[in-house]
Amino acid sequence: MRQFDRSLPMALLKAREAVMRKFSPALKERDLSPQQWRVIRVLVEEDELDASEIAERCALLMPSLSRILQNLHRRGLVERRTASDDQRRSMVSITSLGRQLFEALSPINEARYAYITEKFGYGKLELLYELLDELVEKIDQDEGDKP
Amino acid sequence: MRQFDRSLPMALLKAREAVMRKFSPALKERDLSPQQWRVIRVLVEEDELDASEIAERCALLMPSLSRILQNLHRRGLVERRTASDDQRRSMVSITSLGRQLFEALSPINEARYAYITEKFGYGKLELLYELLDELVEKIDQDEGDKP
DNA sequence: TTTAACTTGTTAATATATAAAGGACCCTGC
DNA sequence: GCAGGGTCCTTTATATATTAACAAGTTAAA
Repeated sequence: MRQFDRSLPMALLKAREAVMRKFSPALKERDLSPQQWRVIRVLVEEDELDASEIAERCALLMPSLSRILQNLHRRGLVERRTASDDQRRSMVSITSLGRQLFEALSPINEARYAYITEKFGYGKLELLYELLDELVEKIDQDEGDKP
Repeated sequence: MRQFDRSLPMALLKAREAVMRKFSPALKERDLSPQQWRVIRVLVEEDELDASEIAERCALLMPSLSRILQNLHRRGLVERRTASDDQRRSMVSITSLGRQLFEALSPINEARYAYITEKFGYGKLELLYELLDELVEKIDQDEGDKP
C-alpha cells in the first residue's frame, strides 16, 4: 500500500513550510501574517480589486479575508470604497503606507528566492512550477463526480 | 519583478488544495479533519508513537496535536499510555475502532490517488515527489543564517 | 412592480496555526 | 543528592480555516 510519506498533500505541505521557514520571521517582525502578506502583494500589483477577487487570488475564504481586510484597514495599510455600480461590492486598494511596508519587505523576499534558485537550480524551479500548474489543471479539468 | 502568481508558497498551496478538494468531503462525513486523518494514517503504519514523533511526521505543532489527540481519544479512535522509561512521554496507538475508520476511508483515498495518477501521469507524479523532496533537502541543508 | 432567486460580504461557532508560558519529568555536573 | 538546564507535553491567547447562517444589494421572472 502507498505509504504515508508518499502522500501528495503532505509532500506539498512540507515543501511549503520549508520555503516559508526563513521568510516568516521577517513578516512577524512587522506584525504581518503570511495571509496578510499575500493580500498586500496582490494589491501592490493591481490598482483596485474587490474582495472576492482577492480571496480567489490569495486562496483565502471570504470569512478569513473579511477579518484580514478589517485588520489591514485599521492599520492604514489598505483603503476601501463601495463600488459605484454595485453597492454590495467593496473595492480595496493599497495605501502609500501599505506600499511602503511592501517595499521594506520585498528585498528580503527576493533574496530568499534568489537563495532558493541558487541552491535548487533555476531549471528545476521552473520545472516544479510547470508541474504544479499542470497538476492543478488536470485535477480541476473535469471535476464532475470523479474521485 | 517576480509576479505574485509565481510565488512558490502560493503554487504549493493551490496544488495542495486541488489535491484535497475531492477527498475532504469524505473525511467530513466521518467528522474527521485533514489533520486528524494525518494522525490516524501514521498510527496505522506504526504500532506506537510518542506525541513528538507524530507531530513531526504529520507536520503539526505540539499544541495542535495535543488537542487532536484529546479529541481522537475521546472518540475511542486512539489509545494513550505513559512510557515506562520516561514518564513525560505519551505513547499513542490506534484502536480497532480507529483502524476500522481508516479502512472505511482508505479505498476512497486510494481511488483519488489512482485518478490523479491517471490524469497527471505516473512519471510526472514521481518526478514531482522527487523535486519536492529535493527542494526541502536543499533548503534545509545549511540553514545557518542564509536567506 | 413585486416577488423570488442570486450575489456579496459579514458574523458566528468550532477546529487548527502559532508563539509564549507553564508544569512535570529527566539528566548531568558538582 | 541536588541544583540547574533541558525535554515533553499542556494550556493560554490571538489569528486563520471552515461551515453555516445572515444582511443587504442586485437581477430577473411573473
